[in-house]
Amino acid sequence: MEVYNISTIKDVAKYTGLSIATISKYINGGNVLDENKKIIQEAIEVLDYKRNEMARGLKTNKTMTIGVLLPSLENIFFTSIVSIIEGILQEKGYGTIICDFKEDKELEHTKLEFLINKHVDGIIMVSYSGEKKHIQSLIDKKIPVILLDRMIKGLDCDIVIADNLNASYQAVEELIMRKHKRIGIICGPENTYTADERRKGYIRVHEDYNVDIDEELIKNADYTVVSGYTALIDLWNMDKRPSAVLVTNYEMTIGAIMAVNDLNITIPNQLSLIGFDNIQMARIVRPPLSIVEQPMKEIGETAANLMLKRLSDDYSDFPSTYRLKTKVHIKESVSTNI
Amino acid sequence: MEVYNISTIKDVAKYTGLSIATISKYINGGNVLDENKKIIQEAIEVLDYKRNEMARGLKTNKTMTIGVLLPSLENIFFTSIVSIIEGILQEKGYGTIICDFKEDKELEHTKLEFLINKHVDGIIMVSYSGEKKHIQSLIDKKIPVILLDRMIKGLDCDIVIADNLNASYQAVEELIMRKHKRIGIICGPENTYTADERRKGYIRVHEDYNVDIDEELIKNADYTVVSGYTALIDLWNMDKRPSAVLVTNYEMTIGAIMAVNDLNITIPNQLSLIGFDNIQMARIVRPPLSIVEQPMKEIGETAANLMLKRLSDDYSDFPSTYRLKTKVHIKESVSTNI
DNA sequence: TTGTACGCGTTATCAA
DNA sequence: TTGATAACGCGTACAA
Repeated sequence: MEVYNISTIKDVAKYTGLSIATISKYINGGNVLDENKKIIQEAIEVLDYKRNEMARGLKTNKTMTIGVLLPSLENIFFTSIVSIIEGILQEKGYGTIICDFKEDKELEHTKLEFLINKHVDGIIMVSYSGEKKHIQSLIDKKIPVILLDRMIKGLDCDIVIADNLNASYQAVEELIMRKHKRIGIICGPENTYTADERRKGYIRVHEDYNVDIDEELIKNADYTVVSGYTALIDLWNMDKRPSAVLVTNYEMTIGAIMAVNDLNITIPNQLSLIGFDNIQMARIVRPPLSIVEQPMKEIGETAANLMLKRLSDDYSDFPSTYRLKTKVHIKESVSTNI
Repeated sequence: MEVYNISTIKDVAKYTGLSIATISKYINGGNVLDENKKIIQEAIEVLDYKRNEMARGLKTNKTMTIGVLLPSLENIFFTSIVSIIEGILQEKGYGTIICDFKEDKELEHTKLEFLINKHVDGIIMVSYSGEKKHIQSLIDKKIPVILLDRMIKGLDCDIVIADNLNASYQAVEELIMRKHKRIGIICGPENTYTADERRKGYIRVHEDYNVDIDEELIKNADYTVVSGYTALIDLWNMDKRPSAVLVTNYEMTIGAIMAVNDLNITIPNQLSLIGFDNIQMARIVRPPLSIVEQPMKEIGETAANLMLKRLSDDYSDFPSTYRLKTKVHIKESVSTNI
């Protein structure tokens, strides 16, 4: 097996008879004689010269890589967002180191540390731990950090999130407009940003429409499939069961559907159901499931562009909060209450 | 906003009164006096010293990053694998730069180039283009490449794949054992490795059990939702329709289920159905869907460990092919043919 | 055991 | 416009 060498500026200099400095200038778009430009270009192609990002980084103190830290790579919500982010950053020459912390707050810290050690130029992350300390120290070091999906209170940091409050507000509003009076909601854990917001939306829309709230109809689950399953069963077993239920994340929606199947509940006659997040899923269950869709594309684009702005040292609007609108798709799983 | 400096070995040297070389030795596990070890450790903690991977890479010619190139980040099959890979490599100090080429063969090349420019130490990739040239040049440069999911003919390269042939063999075998004689299969595009293998399995099991093959029952779709949808409708509209159908990837399975819903086909009474890949999906459709599960965890582990082996310059078994076993989960969507 | 000194490939300064 | 040269932070002979 033949082993080829990787060529450097030095090699290009030798090939062309010019100095290293001139080659560097050419590469970085400086003034070089046209005839020299030509021969340098030729040399670069012949020698297959590739700039050594490490050496460059050593000088410029930039790695041209952005760290992305996610709770899970097996969650389509996050991977869709990261796919968008990666595409935009890559166009600008940035690589993305993607880590997941497997929804483990300890690991979140470890991986953040890992990214810092890699000297990434910026970090886009979803934090579960909500720890301010490390993130603040990054901001202090002028390393841009953009938070996704979850707010951290008391931290001045750029953030891009979905409008969680109005997401549940609008979903429940659709139900209220269809004459539902007893509407169940399966929420995430208390003191979790997204869950708290979605709970608030539920409460606010009830107030705005003057519909009484039965606290029993608000189930605090924990964003897992199993918890969604048991929560729906609990709601169904109430003396005065709800006529409609909103499930507020993807995993719990799966669980809720499984419960509906096991209990042989007829949707939407016996129960109207609205799920969360995964449009594709909505298409295969029967009847088609109504869904609250989060604007993953916009979240990704906004985060990536904001990162690029910070990287170009534009902090004019720091810290920014982008709260992007969700969309409710009402399908046959929702009926008008009689 | 206070801006902190990042400290270097030099700073540690100053703090301790020792030389840079000694500090470096300590960091890399050389012989240092116990009392010096102590003070160096103290300095490292106080100054929050982090090794500069760029400077290190410049010397060692290693970036400690592995490139992962995937067709799509929105495909749970790939992201599950990459999640495993990332976890294992990260434990060994390697970062992973993850790129997706959005199932576009042009982009595949661009992104591969991008990773090479980043001087990654190795590349794990799923190739759609099947282009040998670039991959071969990497291997020639002693940059380890591990192929996932799809074989490239005529290329000596490490590869980790699922046993696609026996995946469909076993799924169809389950159907044959349940007395099905007319079994439809919805395949991926011709000249695509995974699709060709799955088609072969279908044919071989028919031969082994002496069941005649009706070529009309073999539908070549293109791995998309829509193609799965129309393929199932085509099968259903045949004069002699099949009593069972195997769908050979996730997207087409979604499409097939949508078609089943639209056509009001009763599963499994009117048609037995086996899908592919996504276990979670199988749990929410009714009746529960039988599924061929690919060993994503094993694929990821195998690929990551093989990469680590190559990185440690162990080429003893090069090139290796790992063909990992799939598993068929038979659920209520399959009945015995009468 | 510790320190001196050089080089890795690049960028940037300044003089020619 | 070009070139010589000094950094950047680290690893490593080789010398002490």
